[in-house]
Amino acid sequence: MSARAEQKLRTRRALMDAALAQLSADRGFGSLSLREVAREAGIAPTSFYRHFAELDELGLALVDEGGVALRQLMRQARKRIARDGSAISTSVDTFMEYLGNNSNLFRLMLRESTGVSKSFRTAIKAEIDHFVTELAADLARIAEEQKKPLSDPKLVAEAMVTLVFNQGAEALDATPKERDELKVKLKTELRMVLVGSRTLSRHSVGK
Amino acid sequence: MSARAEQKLRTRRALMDAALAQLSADRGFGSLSLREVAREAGIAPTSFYRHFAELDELGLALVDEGGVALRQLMRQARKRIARDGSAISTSVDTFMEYLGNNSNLFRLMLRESTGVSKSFRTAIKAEIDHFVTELAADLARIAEEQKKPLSDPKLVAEAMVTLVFNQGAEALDATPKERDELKVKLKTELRMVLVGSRTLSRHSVGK
DNA sequence: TGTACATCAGTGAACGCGCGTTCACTGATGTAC
DNA sequence: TGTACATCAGTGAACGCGCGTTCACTGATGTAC
Repeated sequence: MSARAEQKLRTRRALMDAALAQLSADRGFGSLSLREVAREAGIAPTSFYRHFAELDELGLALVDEGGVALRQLMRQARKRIARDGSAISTSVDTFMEYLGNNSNLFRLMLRESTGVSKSFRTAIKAEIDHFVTELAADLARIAEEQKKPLSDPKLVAEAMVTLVFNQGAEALDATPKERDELKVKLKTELRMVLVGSRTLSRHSVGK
Repeated sequence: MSARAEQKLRTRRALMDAALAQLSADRGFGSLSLREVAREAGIAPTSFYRHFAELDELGLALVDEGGVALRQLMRQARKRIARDGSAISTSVDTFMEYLGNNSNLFRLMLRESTGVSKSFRTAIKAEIDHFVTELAADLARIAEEQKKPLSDPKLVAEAMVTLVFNQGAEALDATPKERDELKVKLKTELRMVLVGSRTLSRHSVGK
């Protein structure tokens, strides 16, 4: 790659990092301005247009990165489960670890998934859907292996992801102590869903 | 009350209605401007200050109304459950009905509960907490009556409310057909949580 | 009931501000020969 | 390798815009006597 192209990528990265850096508990993506982001990235406002047609385009690039992080998280969780067992506990621990290491990226994903911009919602929903589908497959596989059938694994996965993401949103701004409590609560909630699904499955089989 | 005070209340209402009217799938509270709201309400921008010190104060007044709606919803659901039985199904139906009749109020509550403004988050969390506490008490009471003990009713209530509010957010912009599907899914999810909690309770008793 | 004064919701002009976007440009990097 | 030309990331001046907020005001409503 030419030196010019490399430099361009570096500036692009600086813009995305600048946007991420400004996201926080009190700043949503919607309150960012192109001028602010450019300023933080150290370029003139007009140069922004060399990289993105508008601010939202940069946001969608960040959502893509969030999707990558989610897939990486899932791979990591699977590896650890294979080693340690205890699927629920290990998954929650892995999730929380990722959350801590990519706070602002996850914050963007969590917030904009119910946010104001249609294109953001759509893009994030697609990432989460993919995540849910993978999780449902894992759940079905594990159920098979353990001969503990589940009723409607896709629905179970959806409920679990809803609970995980919501507690995730809480955890983002929690103290470490609160975060540990959230983890315990979340694990119990997930166990309820899982166990409940097994019980429902038994009932419908028994009919 | 004096005619002047009545008129003032009417203008205040017009401002709140104007703000609600501008909330939609594509407009969050954060994107409203004082001038727009005043324009929609038919008063001069400067008159806004006769009613609220800033736009957020109006928003918090709307959140209060949302809290009132939540409490009313709960009363209504209880009445219907006493008549029809089927707690989960009746509650979900009642919730969805309320959602339809107060779309923009619920939209505000759902969105700002994970939104950008600390004071909004705090105020909405307080309303939801109250709701969770009431629900937990109902769950505990019903469990008692039916001799089907629950493990950790507060946690069950929290999980349920998380699921209900998240599907609620989806339902807001769904077609009637999608909405019916969401209701079915939601009812199943809630049943999983409930049944799971009972099963966990049996296990810990059995130890 | 009438009068004199106080209250106060609503007003219109004016302000300074940061915003997104356009434009013609510069000069370093890349390319063709 | 050197030369002439093309590309293009980054620039700075300039624009018009809607915003929140201030201020001194108006005139209808309320109150005290």
